[in-house]
Amino acid sequence: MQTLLSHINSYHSLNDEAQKAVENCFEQHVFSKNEYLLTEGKICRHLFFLEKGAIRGYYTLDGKEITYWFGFENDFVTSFHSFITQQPSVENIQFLEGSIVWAISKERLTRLFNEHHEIERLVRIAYEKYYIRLEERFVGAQFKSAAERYENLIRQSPHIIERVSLGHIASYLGISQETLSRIRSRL
Amino acid sequence: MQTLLSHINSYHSLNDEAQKAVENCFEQHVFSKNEYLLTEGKICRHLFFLEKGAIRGYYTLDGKEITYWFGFENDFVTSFHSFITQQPSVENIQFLEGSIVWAISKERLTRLFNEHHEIERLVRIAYEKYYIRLEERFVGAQFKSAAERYENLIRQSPHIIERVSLGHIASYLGISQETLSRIRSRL
DNA sequence: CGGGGCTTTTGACAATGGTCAAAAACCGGG
DNA sequence: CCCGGTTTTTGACCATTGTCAAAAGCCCCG
Repeated sequence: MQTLLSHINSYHSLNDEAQKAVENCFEQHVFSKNEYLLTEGKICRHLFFLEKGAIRGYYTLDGKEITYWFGFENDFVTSFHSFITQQPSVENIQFLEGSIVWAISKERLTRLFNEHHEIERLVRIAYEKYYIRLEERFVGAQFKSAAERYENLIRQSPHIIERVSLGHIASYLGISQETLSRIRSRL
Repeated sequence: MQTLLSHINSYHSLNDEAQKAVENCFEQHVFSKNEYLLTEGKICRHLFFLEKGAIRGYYTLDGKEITYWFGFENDFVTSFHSFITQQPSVENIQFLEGSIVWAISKERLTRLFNEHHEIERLVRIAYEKYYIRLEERFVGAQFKSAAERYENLIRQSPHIIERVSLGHIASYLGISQETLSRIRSRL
């Protein structure tokens, strides 16, 4: 829990009362490798904070798994689309390692927003950061070559490369595993 | 101004007091075709609401202009990255048609957030919608073919195709103008 | 109605990346 | 230390898209 609170405070520091409220709303869960946090078709009713471990979001296209995000220590994770709209998810969320997460339900989060303006502010600021990150990734996907995307990943997120298999990284970058292997051999 | 208020209320309806505050904070500006709202290197200090007209954001890469978003009636526009971080912008924002916009400075917006929890909520909800949209666009960019992206655009945003030149649409979709022309001739 | 400039199309060719299949390397458990 | 499964690499070939250059089309203005 301390990890969650200190991460939150790094975004926007909360007063004691709000911190207490946060503590009361998140529940800890432990998962082992390959377990699922969410599967396709289910509605995602929680927001999660990953205290320890690694996780990926993927969906299935033409029988292949397309991993399109990873989460690690100190990341908030959820199926954004499903959590926000409360529609069935198109994605699966699966642990890549044994992990510890803290969960809060959508109802409780909404209540927190009503009771603590500060917490809604925190989330608004978090959205800004996440939006900018996604924008950068979008520009990369649309306008950069496969090799450039891989080099960017090495530069910006070396931890991903160390902890995740090549096949997952390839689909994360939007390229085939074979092409990624060739790119690596050329470096 | 009525357009702005009713658009805002469609996200999350505001009480009278908050509406008054909004009215006092936005200023109207009129621009003609090809004028710039922001140029590369400048810090974007305002958020804009486009009441009427059309606008694009683009940046320059290898001497070519890459249009990566369009705005039309009822869109909020800004250089997100620059506005949020208050760093110099890498993008240019240019009007495609004569337009009417309403502007609010970052300082005033921050003040509104402090004084009206409701307005920060509205923005938080707006971010959610914008995030989901960007996510869809990202998935399209990374995992769909050029032809599929164009067909999606026709289906989801026919107004773009009607109001914007082929060259701009091509770079928006991340493909060359020639390829887009060929895709069209095959339909 | 006839340029002149901009936008769109067409053609030829090259480069990038995907697919399928097989070989090689790696890795954990017995 | 060896086996069996998984992950990664390599090879041959193909499809999609990009690039460069030129032609055609379109539209506004005088």
